[in-house]
Amino acid sequence: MATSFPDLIQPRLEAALQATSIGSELPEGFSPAVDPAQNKQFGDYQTNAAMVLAKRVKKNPRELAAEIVEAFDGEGLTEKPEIAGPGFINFRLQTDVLEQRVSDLLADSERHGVDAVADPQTVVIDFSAPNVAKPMHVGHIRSTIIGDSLARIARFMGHQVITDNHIGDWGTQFGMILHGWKNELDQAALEADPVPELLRVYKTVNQMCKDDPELKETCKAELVALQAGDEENLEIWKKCVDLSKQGLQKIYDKLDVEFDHWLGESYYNDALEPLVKSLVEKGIAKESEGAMAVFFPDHEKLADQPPAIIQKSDGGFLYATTDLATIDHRVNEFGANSIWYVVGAPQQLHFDQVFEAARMMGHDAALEFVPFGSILGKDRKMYRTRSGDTVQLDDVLVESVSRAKKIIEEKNPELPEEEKAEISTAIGIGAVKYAELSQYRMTDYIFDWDTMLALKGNTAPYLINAYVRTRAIFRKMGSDFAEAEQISLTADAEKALALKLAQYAETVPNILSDFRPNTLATYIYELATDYHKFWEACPVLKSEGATKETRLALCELTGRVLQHALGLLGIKTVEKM
RNA sequence: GCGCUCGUAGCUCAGCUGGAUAGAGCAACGGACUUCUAAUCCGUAGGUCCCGUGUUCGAAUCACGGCGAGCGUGCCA
Repeated sequence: MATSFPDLIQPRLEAALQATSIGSELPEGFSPAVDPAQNKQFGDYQTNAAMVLAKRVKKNPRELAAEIVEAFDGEGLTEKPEIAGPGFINFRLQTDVLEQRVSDLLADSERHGVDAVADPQTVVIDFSAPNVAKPMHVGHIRSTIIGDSLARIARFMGHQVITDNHIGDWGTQFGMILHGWKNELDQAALEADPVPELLRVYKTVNQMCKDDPELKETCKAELVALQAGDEENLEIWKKCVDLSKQGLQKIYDKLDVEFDHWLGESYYNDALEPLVKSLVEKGIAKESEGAMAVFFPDHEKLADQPPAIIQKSDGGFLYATTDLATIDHRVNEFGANSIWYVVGAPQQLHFDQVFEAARMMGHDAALEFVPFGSILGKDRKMYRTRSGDTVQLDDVLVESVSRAKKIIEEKNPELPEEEKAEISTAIGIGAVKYAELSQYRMTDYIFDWDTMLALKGNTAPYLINAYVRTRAIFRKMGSDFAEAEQISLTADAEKALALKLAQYAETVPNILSDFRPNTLATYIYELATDYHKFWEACPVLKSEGATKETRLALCELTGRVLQHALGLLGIKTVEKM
């Protein structure tokens, strides 16, 4: 397994540091950072170690850099390093090292140079989590797509990943749904397409409740009956949940998203009362204004915030209670070392409180809140339809695929219908996902069809097109890539592409450090760009000998990495477009 | 009031642990197709990184204080 270039340079740099005049006074545990050069003119990699150290030992950074360069052994790895600017040390890889790396990558069609983590964790990822009896709207896009991508990446990195769809299948909305089911339901519509009918019923009752306080009480009574175990209501509830799950599954199928578990809120019903009891016994929770609450007097931030309420004065439980019971289950039954919550940023306080309460209960699993910003319309307000409704996720997907189809009809009308359908699905769904994942998750996202489905720039169609072009070469050639006996990098575009391919190994392991799939998106875009440049500058099939073998190898590797990296984002590639 | 997040080109956004002249795309303008898919590439233009102070050899990045926007703030999730 090949090691990334920074990991190869770093130990040699450390050895060089030891050999300098300050070798004996290096700070404990100091490890010099080796980063890709920002600008090609500076070489391939750089370190600022001389400047960092010069500060601590009060030496001139450039003089120290000179010592380091003198002591640095680049044998079989880099050219002699150069000093630049205030004391940067720039490294340039030897061409034959890069050539060897291309060969190594050709042999590594599973991992593409990326090492798995040394300490695999059992990670539960909590994402999507829609409410039952309400279709998913655009607000669920981010959680679903980001969560799925993180799951794919974590699995590839060697973690034991468990995905859990914590659906909202138990809550106050069921009061209205029960009443609606009994009084407003259109049986024929339900049989034809259950989910929209459930939504219609819910909306109708919700609207009626707004100006009818009496009805509101009726609904509440239905809810209480349900919670008390009323048989009729339980049966209706169960039916609603089943129908909704079927509807949700259709969307997940379109998105190619899978869950290992669907443990919704109702799954934890029986655990809530004992949990509260135990928290009270341990002195973690106490009675306050008629409710049971957890206070955080010793916590710097939470001390000034309201407490977390885990049982209402009427005896009912809240989502903080359920979330704590869920942590118990995930730790005790799934053996989770780590739980990631991909949930909107407004819930920051809630998770701060739940995590702190879990810590007080004795849990030491790493609990990570992975927040994201809102989806806005062009007017910078919550994205809604013209009539003011929330936009349904399925409508977005349908629209995106149909727009992609239209473009294919224009560009490539001679393709068979079946292929057109497959391509427009891949591009349409891919465009929605990529628009989401290419942006830093905390940035409020402005939903715009034209940006999302644009053919140029940092978009899914551009990236998929780069992949298609790698395949076009082999299709034209009439056979798949066989093997390359001799790799010989000469053109600048070849070297730049080879280096970028090698840097996949540096990019992927970093994504999870701050849960930023967008750093992978940036990499894919740069790779596609480097490939397109190579494509313009370096004819493949017309070249000969080692040059042809090398270029075919670069096409093959680019295709593999593009496909794999897009796969980590949950985006499919196609062979033609 | 308190807390969280954000503020970078006309527009949409990158820029993670401080590093060299702040980068892309879109839109604008100018070029390149008897060619392996032009769904591409090359070039031009575009900036008080919200403001101020501080730490540092070095700040879009860190600290503090402002300004502006969004969200959350005891019994919805």
